[in-house]
Amino acid sequence: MSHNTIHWFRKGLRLHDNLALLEGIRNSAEWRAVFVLDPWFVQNAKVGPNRWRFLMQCLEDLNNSLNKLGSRLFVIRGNPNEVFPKLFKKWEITQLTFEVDTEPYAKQRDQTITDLAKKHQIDVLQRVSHTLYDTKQIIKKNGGSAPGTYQRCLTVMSQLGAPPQPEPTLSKDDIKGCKLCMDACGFTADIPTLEELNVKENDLETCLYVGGESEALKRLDKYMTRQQWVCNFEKPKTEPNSINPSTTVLSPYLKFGCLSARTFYHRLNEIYRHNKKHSGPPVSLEGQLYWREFFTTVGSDTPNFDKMVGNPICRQIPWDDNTQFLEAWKHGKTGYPFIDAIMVQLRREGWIHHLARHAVACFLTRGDLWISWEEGQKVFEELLLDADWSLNAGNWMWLSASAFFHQYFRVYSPVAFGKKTDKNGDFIRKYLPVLQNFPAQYIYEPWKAPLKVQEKFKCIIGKDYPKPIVDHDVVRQLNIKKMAAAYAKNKEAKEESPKKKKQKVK
DNA sequence: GGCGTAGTTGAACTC
DNA sequence: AGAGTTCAACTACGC
Repeated sequence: MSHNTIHWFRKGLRLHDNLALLEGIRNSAEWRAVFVLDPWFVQNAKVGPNRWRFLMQCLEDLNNSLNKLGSRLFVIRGNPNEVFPKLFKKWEITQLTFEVDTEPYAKQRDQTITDLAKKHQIDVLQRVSHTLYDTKQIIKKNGGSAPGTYQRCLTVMSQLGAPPQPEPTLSKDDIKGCKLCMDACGFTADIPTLEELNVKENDLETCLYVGGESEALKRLDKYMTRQQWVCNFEKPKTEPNSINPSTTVLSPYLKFGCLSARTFYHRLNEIYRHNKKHSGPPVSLEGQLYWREFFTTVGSDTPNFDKMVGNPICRQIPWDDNTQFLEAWKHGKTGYPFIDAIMVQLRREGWIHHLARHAVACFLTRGDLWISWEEGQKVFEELLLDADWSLNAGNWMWLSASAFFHQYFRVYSPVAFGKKTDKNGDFIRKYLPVLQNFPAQYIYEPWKAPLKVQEKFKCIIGKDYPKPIVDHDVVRQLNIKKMAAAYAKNKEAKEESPKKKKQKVK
């Protein structure tokens, strides 16, 4: 078989552990790598400037790596449905390869393109490499539906054995005898500038996390050399508000597939093998990869997974519409410095710690503002470098006690939670400079500072920094009661519907 | 991977 | 030496 092949990059922006890429190139006479940039997305998708920059860095790095092998990346502008027929024709394509994507939007897109390819008598080769397992296998092993809990998912995965070993990185040997085409044949195919993506220099802060496979592997190496740290890692014990991240920040690289989850998994297990004592799921680093697997699997199998209505696993809760509260939360103006500092970090840097996500998510939903988790999901979707459709929806449902997690009376305190790991409030001082000189005594609740203190440190509450938009101690109690009522109502509804079914059967 | 309160335990410290 | 004090660290409970 000697194909003229396009490998279509979407996620999986890497040359290591990329089976579809490898298999495709091995049976090809001519080979090209393509990333399709849909202008519709540039105009309409909620992608913040930080993530556009991260993505472009990923593409640049990929192009550089391909250059070293004598190849290149073609970034083609247009809707895939319109672009591919042109590319198929112009380049006389006979094979299209890409990585399996389980998100509903992607599944539909890929089905359309697969049908299109078949019309052109083009072979389509898809391989699983974004996840540890083929999520379809997990569902099959679980009896045809996705595991409902993390524990259940662990059991099913253990029955499937260890995830496959990573595939070797694409090398010069793999492409020997294969013609690597460099000519774009009239298509615009270079890496877009930020300008083309409507990203203004002014919208960008200093880049803390550079996108791309090279950076991903460097970062992985850096953390994997700290063997004791890896073995002792327990996620809940890491700090949400340390000035330097207390976790690996590999999530953006996993999201785009700059780093293979399987590569990460097997590196971890090498370390675990050499160290008898090590932490385990759900709190270990390996456990974090399993969380990703769990949410991806449930997300692939649940209708309307990113919505409340029509989502069979999501509790129906009568959230409020409150534009004013939502805007305050989005822009770090709730009057609770711990919450606001996290939201500023999110917007500025594109990454916040897992427990910081807990704190602000609880605050927006069941804890304080009583606003739907879907609104929070949209904000995270825009601002997080690691925004992942399944993990984002799954974790928002978790935190709002809409699914997976049900202990709605466990409410994070926007005052007490941060104090445990940052008594002096250094994190707050960094992201809310207006409070920089406030005494530690008042830094988490500045409205309690006497006016003289506010004047002395040049921050009048209500003028230079907002008064708290809600009284946490009051709304917490009200919201717990509302949750109790919603739970009771959902229970009723659930008892109603199966009965009806039974009656019908009888 | 909640928090505030209340109660217990035991080590370290004081005089 | 030994009784009294302090305090971190723990459990238990309700929301």
